[in-house]
Amino acid sequence: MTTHRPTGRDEAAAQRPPRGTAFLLAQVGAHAAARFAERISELGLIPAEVGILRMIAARPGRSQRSLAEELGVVPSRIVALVDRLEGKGLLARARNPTDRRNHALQLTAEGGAVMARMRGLAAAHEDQICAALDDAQRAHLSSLLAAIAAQQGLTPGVHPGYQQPPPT
Amino acid sequence: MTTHRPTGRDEAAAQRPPRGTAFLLAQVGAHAAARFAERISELGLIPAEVGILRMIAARPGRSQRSLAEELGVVPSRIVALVDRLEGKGLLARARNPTDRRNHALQLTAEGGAVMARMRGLAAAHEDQICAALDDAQRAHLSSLLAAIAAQQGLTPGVHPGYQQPPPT
DNA sequence: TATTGTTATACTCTATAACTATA
DNA sequence: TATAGTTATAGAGTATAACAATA
Repeated sequence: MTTHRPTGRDEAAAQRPPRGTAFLLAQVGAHAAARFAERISELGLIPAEVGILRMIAARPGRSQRSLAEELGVVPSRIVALVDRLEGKGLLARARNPTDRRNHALQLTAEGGAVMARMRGLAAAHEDQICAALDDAQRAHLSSLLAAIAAQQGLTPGVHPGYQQPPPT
Repeated sequence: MTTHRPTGRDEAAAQRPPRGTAFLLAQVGAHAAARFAERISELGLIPAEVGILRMIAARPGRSQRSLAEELGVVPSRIVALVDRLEGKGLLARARNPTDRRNHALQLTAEGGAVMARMRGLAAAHEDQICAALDDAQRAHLSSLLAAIAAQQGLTPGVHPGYQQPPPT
């Protein structure tokens, strides 16, 4: 615990954390993202690729356009990511017989295997990042973060890479 | 709160948050960073520039090399950032009389004024990001994050942009 | 020789916009 | 005419490495 501090006169100032909570969030979040990127590099993947694979695993057969919309990015960006993943043999663009304009994206067997390995890495990552906290603290942290995420309108499971800021 | 959920038989599975804590950290952290970037764009600044200005304000006269080391980036990257800030009139490269190889970086008056405005924006940002939490919850979140940051060896006040991962 | 800063260069990521094919 | 996907292109950001000035 780091909450006990001398509660003297300058209490208001002492209570104020040296850097704001929002800064800490950004700092620790970026660190977590960087460590995760490091871990999955052993699979030859970058975080965006893992995100795509995860979304397809969750809903097989979805189109590239639907990925672009959910991620809030432009369709041409999906093309590059899907190209690479297809090149690695992790997913396949299947033709949709009823509407041949779009691609029904599917994980290959190898893609499924990679996802299984990825889940192991993610669990280890979680443990490494939260090493300072016991189980109750982790649960508490999760609920606080979930409350912020919900209030801020974040889509569960979607990392806001550095999306285009809404035009001013 | 989002912690109450049907506690039935698959309890172990149900207790496990839908996405891990580390993912939530990265997600909320990236969101906070993006909202901050949006806010300071009204000052014509990007987050990296604010970071440089803040470090110089905290210790005037420091060299570009010391910034590069503390941030964990390559010196040539500092050149570009300092170039832009100097071009905007927010900081000055003063010659160090005792060792003319390095620059003693100083904020200009205008740079100081911009930093004052920035602090106002940061406070508003903090409030907006933490809107879902009351004061006690914010303090608790801060202490949990600070514990993680300390255990992970993060330098206080230094955002790990996306630094070069340590060579494997 | 070592150090500080700079420049030149190449590479990656990403958005924009024009294009193809289907509907 | 509208939609899914693709390609071509350009811009920003960043690391590498060679270089100049100073110690």
